[in-house]
Amino acid sequence: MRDSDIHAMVRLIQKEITQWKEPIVGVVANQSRDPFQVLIACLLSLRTQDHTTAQACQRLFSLATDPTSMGQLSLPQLERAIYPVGFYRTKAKQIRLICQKLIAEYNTDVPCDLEDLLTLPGVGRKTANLVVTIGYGKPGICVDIHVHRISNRWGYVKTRNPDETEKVLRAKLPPRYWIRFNDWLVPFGQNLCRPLSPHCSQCPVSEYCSRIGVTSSR
DNA sequence: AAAACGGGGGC
DNA sequence: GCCCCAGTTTT
Repeated sequence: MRDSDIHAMVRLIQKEITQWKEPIVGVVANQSRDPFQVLIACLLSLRTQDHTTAQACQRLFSLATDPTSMGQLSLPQLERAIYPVGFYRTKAKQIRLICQKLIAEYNTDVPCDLEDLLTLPGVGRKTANLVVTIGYGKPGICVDIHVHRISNRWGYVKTRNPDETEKVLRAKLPPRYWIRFNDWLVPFGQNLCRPLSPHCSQCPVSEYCSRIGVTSSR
């Protein structure tokens, strides 16, 4: 697959996207690009439905929107605020630890460096890249399960490891597509190029796709 | 009722 | 590599 193919594909996908619901990180980004709120929203969104994450964000941010005040909330308070999301106990603990670390080591600021972000508890490569791109508007590649699945399905990358997918995309994908790639592929993956039974007959880029791992299609 | 599903951490 | 973390949607 050549660069010109990717160019054509994202153009085709972009046309479809306007009719689809925006992913939660996009919604949060429109409401606030504050890196701390982006970070917390991304943490809450892990393995959790969009509308559930939105609910939890609303409840939590009504109590506190910065590391200092959020760090003063008790664990039960945090758990109650974010309760609807999956893994709420783990996430509540991680939020406390993150607030403490930001206060102690980063003067209450969220770092914009990828390696620094990765030292925060509960922050992996996907979350860290979201903070860099949405919170700071810097180039980054966020590989979630959709980006991973679709990149492999196309044959653009070939690996079972999402971290490896990120490396390959960094090497192959033209930098002007880095940030938007995730924005395009997430709604595309949620609505059309689904994990099971993708709607290949309606797909605008099916001619480019090698359908690796596709077992059925409608 | 069972499986799939939005990552990350600890070992 | 393997297992745990929790709630919702799909099959």
